[in-house]
Amino acid sequence: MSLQENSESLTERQQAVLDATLAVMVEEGDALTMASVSRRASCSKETLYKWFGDRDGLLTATVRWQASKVHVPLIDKARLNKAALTATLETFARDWLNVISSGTSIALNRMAVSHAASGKTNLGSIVLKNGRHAMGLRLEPVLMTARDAGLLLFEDADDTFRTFFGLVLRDTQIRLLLGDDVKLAAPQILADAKRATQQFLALYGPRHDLNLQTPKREG
Amino acid sequence: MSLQENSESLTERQQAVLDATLAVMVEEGDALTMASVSRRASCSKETLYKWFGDRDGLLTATVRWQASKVHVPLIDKARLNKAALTATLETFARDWLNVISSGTSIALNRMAVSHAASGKTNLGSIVLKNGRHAMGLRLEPVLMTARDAGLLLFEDADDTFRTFFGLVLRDTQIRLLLGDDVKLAAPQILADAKRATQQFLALYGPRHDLNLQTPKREG
DNA sequence: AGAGAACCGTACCGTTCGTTACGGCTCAAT
DNA sequence: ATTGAGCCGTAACGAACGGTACGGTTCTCT
Repeated sequence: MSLQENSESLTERQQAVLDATLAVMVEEGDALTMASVSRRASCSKETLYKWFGDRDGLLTATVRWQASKVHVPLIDKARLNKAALTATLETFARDWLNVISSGTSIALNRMAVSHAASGKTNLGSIVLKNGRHAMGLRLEPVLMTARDAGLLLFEDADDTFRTFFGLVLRDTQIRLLLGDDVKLAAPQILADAKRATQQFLALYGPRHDLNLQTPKREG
Repeated sequence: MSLQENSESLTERQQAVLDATLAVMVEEGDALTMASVSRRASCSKETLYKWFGDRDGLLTATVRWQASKVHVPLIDKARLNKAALTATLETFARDWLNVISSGTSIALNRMAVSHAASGKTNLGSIVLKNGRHAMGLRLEPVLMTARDAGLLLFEDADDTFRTFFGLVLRDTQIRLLLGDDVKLAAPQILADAKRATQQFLALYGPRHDLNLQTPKREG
């Protein structure tokens, strides 16, 4: 649909229009109309259609645009001792909680969930790719390095990451998406990040007596 | 809006209409129209409006109706030893995974998330109340009893439940809502339930050396 | 049987919104 | 200066859909 497949070919003006779209999306959610976007962006509807094809194209381009803005800094894996691993996990968890509690993230995820129902667009896969999967790709090398250094014990890195996911986010994301006003001030986020990290290390650290492993699949 | 505040005052026919609505919801998501419901339910639109007021009333009644169908059996808290606690947690986790991976649950949660964006209805709070919160109310007495029996160590039951939530669901629910086809066959669900239970017991069981507790909030 | 209530099926109305069309403005190139 | 491309603002069209009206049918009660 959309002519814009990669974010690089966007002009300044087009980026500004997508930012305006993003703002409308945060405010109005799926009730976003082409008219409201053109009003907010101070552009004509004709331009929107010329640039992005149709409404779905605009939404897709907006989601892609937001995704391209979130550049995940690679984590330094050199000299990874226990303290560094702990700090890395805590920072990772804190950043993540900050992201998913932001209005932009909530709006994007809600939009993607809505569209996943009708299945006419693949916003869900885009959000998933730049959210959950990007986080996995970012953290798993750290986990592998930590395992090599004897700091962690696990078999499947992806499965281990999923547990970290659960310990960090717990019911926070779904409650946010469902409109529950979860109190997420900075101190609370920091405390949650520390707790999740400690629990994760307790489960996968080598000092754990039970040497807990993921039970092998049956069947 | 709706005249039906409690599920008890629903006639057989009305329940059948709501079941039809549910089916349409699973198939078409938020693209559900009054016409499609009346077609599926073999009733007139006039009846829909007479019974449920408007579209939001129909959706709300449907969500309530589905919620009323999920009756949570209370858990026997008597004689709760370690084996019984483990079995209870595993069963709880397994049932829960089965519920959230069902088409009905996915459709309902998607609908509620969509409406939470516009904020015109409170489907989100209804789903939350009968999903996340119902689970908490169901499990927390077990946790308290287990703590009294010396089987668990924790301070805040709600916080502890949230960790169990995270260990069981991890990224499964959000991936399902976003349209990712997670493979969730019965054996996999059982394995996940066992893993989550073992991890939970490792974190909160009294045999844990580190005596891990939720870090107290700072600030 | 007859009356009346409830309901089905369909047609209809008004609004919203995606999409298109068009006149006028800006600005760069010739 | 002229021209033409690109874009803004607005108007207009058509489809979809929420909501309403109404004739015809079935069922219940008497």
